Amino acid sequence: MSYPSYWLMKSEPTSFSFADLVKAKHSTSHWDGVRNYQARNYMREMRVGDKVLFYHSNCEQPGVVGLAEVARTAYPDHTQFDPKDIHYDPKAARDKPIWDMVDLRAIKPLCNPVNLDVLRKTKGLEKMILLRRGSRLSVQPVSPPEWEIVVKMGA
DNA sequence: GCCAACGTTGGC
DNA sequence: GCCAACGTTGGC
Repeated sequence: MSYPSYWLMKSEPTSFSFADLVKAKHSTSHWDGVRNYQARNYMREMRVGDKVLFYHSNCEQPGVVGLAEVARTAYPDHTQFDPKDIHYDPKAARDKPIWDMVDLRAIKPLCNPVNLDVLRKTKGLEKMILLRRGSRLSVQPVSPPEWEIVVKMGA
């Protein structure tokens, strides 16, 4: 696979926003809570330095709001072991983790966040997984041209 | 292995 | 808050 790879990751800003990532120590945080196998498998493909479009979902202005990069490759998501955590998974065990997470580091916020309605209207982005009807995948690959287009529009 | 029921996502 | 679309669960 080519290097670096490009990805898009969704987060609800009320639970974890791009600003939260920027504010974190070293602007770096772990990406816990993914409980979908396809999304997990994509995270397992990530390498340090891979670029990420940070997407705000389920909010007033859904769209890509910032750029980030992978700071640590996949490792077990600790929240799966915690019965008090909302993402607890009783099927997981310490010696048999099911869910992984990666660490992300904020690169910079987009000067002009690229909202969903704009993404839909932009030539060259027709194939984006995000824009597929009914697509709910929270971690998804982005092609290099798609990355270029979105970053340019956000600059 | 089928599939109905249920829970979740996420735009609107 | 609504609801379409999708993923998961569990009975059979």
